[in-house]
Amino acid sequence: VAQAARQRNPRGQGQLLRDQLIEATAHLLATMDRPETLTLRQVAREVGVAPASIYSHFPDLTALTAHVLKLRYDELGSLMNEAAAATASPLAELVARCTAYVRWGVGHPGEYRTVIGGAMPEHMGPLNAHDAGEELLNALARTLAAARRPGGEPTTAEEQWRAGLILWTGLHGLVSLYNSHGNLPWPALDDLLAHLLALHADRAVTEIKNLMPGRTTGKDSPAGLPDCLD
Amino acid sequence: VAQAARQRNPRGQGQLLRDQLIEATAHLLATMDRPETLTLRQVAREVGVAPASIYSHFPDLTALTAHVLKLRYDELGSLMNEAAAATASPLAELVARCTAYVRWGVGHPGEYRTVIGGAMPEHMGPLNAHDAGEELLNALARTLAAARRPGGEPTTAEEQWRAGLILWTGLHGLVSLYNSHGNLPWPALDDLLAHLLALHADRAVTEIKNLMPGRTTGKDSPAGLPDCLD
DNA sequence: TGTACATCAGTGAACGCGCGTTCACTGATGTAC
DNA sequence: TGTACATCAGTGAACGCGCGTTCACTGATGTAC
Repeated sequence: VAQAARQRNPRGQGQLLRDQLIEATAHLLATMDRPETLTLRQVAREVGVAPASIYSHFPDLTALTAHVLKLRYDELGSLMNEAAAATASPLAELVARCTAYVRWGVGHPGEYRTVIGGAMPEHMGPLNAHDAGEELLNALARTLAAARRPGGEPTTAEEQWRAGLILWTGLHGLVSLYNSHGNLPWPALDDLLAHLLALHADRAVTEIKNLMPGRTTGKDSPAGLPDCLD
Repeated sequence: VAQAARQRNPRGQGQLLRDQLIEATAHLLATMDRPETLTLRQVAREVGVAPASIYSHFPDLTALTAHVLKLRYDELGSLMNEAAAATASPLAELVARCTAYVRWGVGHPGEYRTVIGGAMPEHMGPLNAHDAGEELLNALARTLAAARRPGGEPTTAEEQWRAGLILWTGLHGLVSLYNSHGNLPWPALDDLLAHLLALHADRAVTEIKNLMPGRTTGKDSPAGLPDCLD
């Protein structure tokens, strides 16, 4: 893991190191077995810089990590919104959103644990602070309410919120158990998800499966950040 | 946290320290904000003993922690079985099992994270090793299959396993999100659980709620271990 | 065109800390003769 | 009844490690005059 000798950025380009720090932190969080044990010196080593150099750009490791986790959280939200935008019915939107969520979660286990799974100490995660995942959850609850089999009595805002929460617990439980208990005899993930959605949306499993997108083969990281799990 | 001067156990009673180590580890895992950061020296301090003394009884901290986590996992299983034994119908048994699971999980957040939540590194948890929670999960799947509204076509073993897994993801997601995202506007936990079970068992919410036991006020720790959350 | 100075992008050594682990030891208590 | 010895239940000091953070510094590059 010895780095090639890094040369100092030209005058006026101190920002470049900041970007490298962010990229290195993202890479380490994505690939470490236990991302919550990341240290400041590890980041410095990864970039090939003295530990003290980090303080010019971030007050401490917590700030740097929080920045990266916010990026990942926004990335997940964007993925779900993009998946939703390409659909033609409320049920298809629900399936698209949830599929995007679960696939991102199992495709990025390290990030998932740190961003959603509460692995980070208190304030470090984007969710334990101001937002708490409400944005993501609100979109989910709205979509679920629209996708439910029509014909029943109308639901209150409170009921929609509760149903969204319960759906989220299912999605989160699926991702987090799948990632942490790999030695269980798991059926295909898409199959589990389809049954889960069938339950929550009160639809037939086959109807859900027909709406599930194939696995995308393209990159799912924003430009400028490496696709660490390839 | 300074301990009173501990006096050496009498000859032949070296086992006593072993029990104290287990008790102290259990206490720390239960009360620490981040139980996964427990150290050997913390355990030694808690007992009031030199760090080196631990090696007479356990090869290292991993072995000690694994022992305690196994106790907690067995405790959870016993609680669920006891709750199930006191019921009069399959649906009541399902409700009893799941209620016991969720209440234990939110009542013992530290232990839950370490035992079920995958917070411990690899091999340390009782679930990541041989068992993987299959025992608990099998009982759940069986109970769910028996409790489902009768009249549908009979289900295969594979379907029962899948339905049990999906139920477990809901229970686990509920406990783990509830514990780690306390700043969300959560409805009453029992209410969420009732709706969750209504979905999975295909029953009316009120039917579930009528079967839910009241919160027990007695101790739920085995004799000899302190009830740490009182 | 030259030169003094300011700024920038970091460096390198040091600090004190808590950690896991080792090793020779200590002092009380039992047992053999 | 006395005494040498073995065992037991730990102790205490030391080790090397990686950590976060500090502080004075360095050397290249720009700018003012």
